[in-house]
Amino acid sequence: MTIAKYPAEFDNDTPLQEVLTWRIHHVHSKLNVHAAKFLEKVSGIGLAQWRIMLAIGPDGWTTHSEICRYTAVDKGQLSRSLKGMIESDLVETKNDSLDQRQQRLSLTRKGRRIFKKTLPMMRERQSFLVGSLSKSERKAIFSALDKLETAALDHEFLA
Amino acid sequence: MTIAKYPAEFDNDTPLQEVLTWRIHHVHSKLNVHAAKFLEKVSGIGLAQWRIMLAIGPDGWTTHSEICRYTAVDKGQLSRSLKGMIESDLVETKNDSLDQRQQRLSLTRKGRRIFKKTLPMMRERQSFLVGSLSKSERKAIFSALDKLETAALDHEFLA
DNA sequence: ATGATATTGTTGACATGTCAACGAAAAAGT
DNA sequence: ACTTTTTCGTTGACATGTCAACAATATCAT
Repeated sequence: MTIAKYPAEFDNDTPLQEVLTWRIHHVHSKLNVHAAKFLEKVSGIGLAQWRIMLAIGPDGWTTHSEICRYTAVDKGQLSRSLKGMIESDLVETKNDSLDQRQQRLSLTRKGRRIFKKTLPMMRERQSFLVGSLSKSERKAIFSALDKLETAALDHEFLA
Repeated sequence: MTIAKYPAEFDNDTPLQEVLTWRIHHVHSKLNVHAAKFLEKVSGIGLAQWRIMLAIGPDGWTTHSEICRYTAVDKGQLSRSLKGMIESDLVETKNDSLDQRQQRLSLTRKGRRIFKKTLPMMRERQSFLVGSLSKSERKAIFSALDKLETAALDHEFLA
C-alpha cells in the first residue's frame, strides 16, 4: 500500500541522484492538486484562472501576450481560459486603439473582489509550505531549480 | 521577450518564498518536455511508456495495481497506456491463475531490447542534470521536496 | 454458506498541457 | 509604395492528468 519513492533500477550505481526528475514530478502533482482544492474552497476558481488573475493584477490593462510572457502559459491555452473567465464575468476586454490586433484585459469588479479575497489566502498557503523548509533548504531549492532548468536547456544541444 | 520569474504581487512581503510552487511548475514542465524529446530521439517511445517500462522491469511479471503503487500513475491512465504498448508489441500479458481479476504483465523481447537500450541513456541524462548541482544542493532539494510533499498533505486538514 | 465490503482493471467525462496552422494586422526591408 | 517578415490572438488536434462510475472477482464477517 505504500508508494515506492525510487525506481529500483535507478538505484544501482547512483542511489539518490537518479530519481530527481521523478520526485519533482510527484511533488509537483501533489502541490497542484492541493492548490486546486484550496482555491476551489476559498473562491471557487481554478488554478489556471488564478494564475491569469495574478498576471493581470487588480488594476490596469494587459494584453494576451504580456500574460503569456509573464506566466509562460501557452497562448492557446490562455485564449481558451480567458474565454471562460469573460463568460463568468471575471475579466473584461477593450480594444487597443493603437494596435488592432491586441485586446486590453482587466479584472471586472467581481474579478477584483475575488482577487483581493484570494491573494492573502494564497500567500498564507505559500508561507505554510515554504515554512516547512529550513533557511538553507529554501535557498538551495531555488538555485537547484534554476540550475536544473538551464541544464535541461543545455542538454538539448548535446543529445 | 524575457520571462518574468516571479509574480510581482507575491514580492511585497516575502520576496523569494512565495513563488516556489510557481518555480516548481515551470521547471517540471521543462524537464518533462526535455525528457520526452530525449526519449523520442533515443528510442521513439513516450515518457508515460518509459515510466511503465521502468516499473515493469526487464524481467518478471507484474500487475496493473503494482505498477500503480510503484509509479503513482492513475490506474485509468495506466490501463490506456498499456493498451497502446500491447498493440505496439512492447508488453505482453498472461492471466493470473490465482486471481481472475488481474493480469500479469511483462516486456516482450522487443520491449526488453528497447528497455536495455534506453536505460543507460536515461541514466546518463539524469547524471547530467543532477551533475549541475552542488553536493549540498543535491541533498537539500531532496529533503525540501519531501517536506513540501508532506506539508501539502498536512495543510489539507487545516484549510 | 452467504451477504456485505474491498480490490482489480476498464471506461467515460472533463480539465489541462503541447504543438502547429491560420487570418488579421503591424513592422521591417527594399 | 509594396513585398516580406513578424506579431497577435484563435482554433484544431492530440497527449496527459484527474476523478468517478462500473462489472467482475475476491475477501471478510458473521
